[in-house]
Amino acid sequence: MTEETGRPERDPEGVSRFVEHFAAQLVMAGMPRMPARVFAALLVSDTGAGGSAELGETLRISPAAVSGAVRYLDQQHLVSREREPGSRRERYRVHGDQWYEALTNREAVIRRWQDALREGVASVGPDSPAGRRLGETLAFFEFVEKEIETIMERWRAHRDETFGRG
Amino acid sequence: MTEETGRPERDPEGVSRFVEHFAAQLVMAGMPRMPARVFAALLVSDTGAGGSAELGETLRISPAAVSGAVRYLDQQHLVSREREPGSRRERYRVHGDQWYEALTNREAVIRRWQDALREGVASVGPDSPAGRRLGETLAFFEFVEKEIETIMERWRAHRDETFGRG
DNA sequence: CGTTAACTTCACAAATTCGTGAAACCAGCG
DNA sequence: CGCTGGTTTCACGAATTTGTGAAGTTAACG
Repeated sequence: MTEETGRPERDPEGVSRFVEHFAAQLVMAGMPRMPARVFAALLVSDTGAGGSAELGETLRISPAAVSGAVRYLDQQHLVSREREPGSRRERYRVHGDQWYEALTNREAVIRRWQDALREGVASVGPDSPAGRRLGETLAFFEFVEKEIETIMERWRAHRDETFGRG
Repeated sequence: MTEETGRPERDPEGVSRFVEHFAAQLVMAGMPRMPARVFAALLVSDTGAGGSAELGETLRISPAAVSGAVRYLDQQHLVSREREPGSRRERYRVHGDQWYEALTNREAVIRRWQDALREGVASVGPDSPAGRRLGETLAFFEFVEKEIETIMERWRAHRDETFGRG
């Protein structure tokens, strides 16, 4: 029997399975493979952060792959880079409990959908059948944009209640 | 000057621009190129439907490409196929004003995220820092899953008010 | 029952994407 | 001021994806 620590131990095999399964979800959501795996690996790390070497080893990928993945994640605002002063090691950190907010906060993305739809309405005419269909879709996006803000506020309240002073 | 019809005319060039721009958004959201273009083309058509030949011509793609695209869209429940009795022409139709509901109603998808996260919590232990982070993320997805239902109800009410008896 | 029109399937060629190894780069440290 | 460990950039080879042409399938018509 393994040593009892008073706290359940990490199950390396299970962790690895999680990384791959969670990464698969991210890939299905449109994220490239390597960034997805790196992000998942950071998520399960106790510190929520890790260096290039560490990530490369656990995922069995080259430093170059880690570098590329981190660049992507950085651009998506899903991780931040930290320079530990005194060491040339760099640390990549998941944005704590806010990364999923970033996922939903795709304000610029929604804006582009709306722009495209407005363009469509203009080019078919707002009173044509197609124009009405596009107009309604546009209204949907505008509605959702507002509602998402509301949801996030409600979530923060719910989170504070559940975790903040749990 | 072109003939006045009493209703603004379709601007073919503008329509084409819309198709490409809207398709680009879909591609960024993870949809393959051809399905995205076919879907956009159906969206701007006045009837909301079209045959393989018609789509192939306006998009300048082969019948095979249309076929593949439609198969994809059908699997995603974004279009339905209709057999016009009496003609061997098949019609593909966008699910009217409900396609974007399908986009957000990814119940099965959310479920898979949750499953992956539960697996992660189990393998690192719920009381570890990583376990707490994953647990909170899981709570977020559970929260969102419920909220989405609420949003869609509110949307339908809002839509009926705005369009239903506008 | 053969012909024909529309759609689908299949195999291949083209184009992208992906990850690696190797070289370049950068910042501490001696 | 040169060394050293760590990260990034670059170019290439591999693997996956994508769209096409051509053959195959199905169903309406004469």
